[in-house]
Amino acid sequence: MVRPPCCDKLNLKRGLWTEEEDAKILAYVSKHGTGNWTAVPKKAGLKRCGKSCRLRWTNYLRPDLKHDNFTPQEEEMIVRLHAAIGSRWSIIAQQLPGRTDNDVKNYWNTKLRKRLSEMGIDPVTHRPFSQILADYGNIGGLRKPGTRIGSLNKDLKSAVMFKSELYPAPFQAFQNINSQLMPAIMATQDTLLNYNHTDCRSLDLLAELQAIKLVTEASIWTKNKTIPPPIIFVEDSLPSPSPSSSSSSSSPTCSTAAQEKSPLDFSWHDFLLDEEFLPADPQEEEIMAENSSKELKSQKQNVIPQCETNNEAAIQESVKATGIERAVLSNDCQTSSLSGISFVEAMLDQEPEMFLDFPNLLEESLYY
DNA sequence: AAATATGTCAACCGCACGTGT
DNA sequence: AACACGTGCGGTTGACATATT
Repeated sequence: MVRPPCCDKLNLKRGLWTEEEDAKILAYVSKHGTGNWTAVPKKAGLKRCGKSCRLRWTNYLRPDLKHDNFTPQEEEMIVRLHAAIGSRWSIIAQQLPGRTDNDVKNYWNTKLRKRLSEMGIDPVTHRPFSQILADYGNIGGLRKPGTRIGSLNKDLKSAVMFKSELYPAPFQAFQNINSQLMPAIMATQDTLLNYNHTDCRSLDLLAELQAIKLVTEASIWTKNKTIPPPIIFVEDSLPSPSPSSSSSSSSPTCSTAAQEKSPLDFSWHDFLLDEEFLPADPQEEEIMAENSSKELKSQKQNVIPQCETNNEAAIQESVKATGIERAVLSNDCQTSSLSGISFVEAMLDQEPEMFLDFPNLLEESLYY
């Protein structure tokens, strides 16, 4: 059943709101409160649809909204949560008092996304472009056109054009996504396996919860300068690489391989795979993927089995119950900066070398 | 100064979901 | 069970502002 756009009915007004219209909404809400928005236009004397009225109120007129710029703390929160749960703007906005999902979404799309790209971090996966390219290269073209690697190319171009020294002080907020936090985020993404934020929305909210927890813990490790425990998730189910192999792959072991070195002394070559790391054939790769999925599934069941019936509600409850919400919001999470050069900076330094060696990585046509 | 490109953000669209009948 | 309705969400659009050529 396809409903026509509500504003098409009765020639209702669309577009920008006037002060007069705003005043009518405000007067109505102050008198009757919110709710039953379909009745609001009639009662408030507006030629708008109820949906439009609700949107205007929630995104602009609500008295508790902030209209000033996002703070570095808010920026960091958005980036961290996006890394953990993707574009779940309403959930992210709930962690930022006075901000709407529309605010957060717009800010991400216009500012944060671009900044991450320029830092050499893929804003979708929150992993360094270099590593994604390394993974892609080793997969050997198994991915279909139109997958992430396609849009990644555009982000890559902006990243290559970027010069880190041009960045002013406000950018320092992102330094907090440093060489300790980054591996946790990477591992989180690996754990989620083939999770796709846009077309697998219903999949695996529990994994997201796990991801939030992981990101939170990562920042605490950073603050306390303690060594994070080994990341267990999926890697146990994967075939072990040969002992002689010290390089990385698309598995979580790949993510941790580079961490074992200081951010100062790794090479982007570390993010390319040895051939011996690859599955012998596509069949083997399928088996690996299947095993990984099973492992992840069983882990999810161990975490909160009762959540299968209502994942969305369950994740909200679990977040509250486990105190993750508080942990993410706490100041503890805002002190994750490390002294010295970050992983990302080090990666950026080596980016030109990578593209000199592989100029074809910049060719759009390669992926389409 | 004019034309064009780019950035920003309010608003819209379509879909999914919950609830009541 | 089927349907209508209200609401929430995320993606996208388009008007406007600003920067660049």
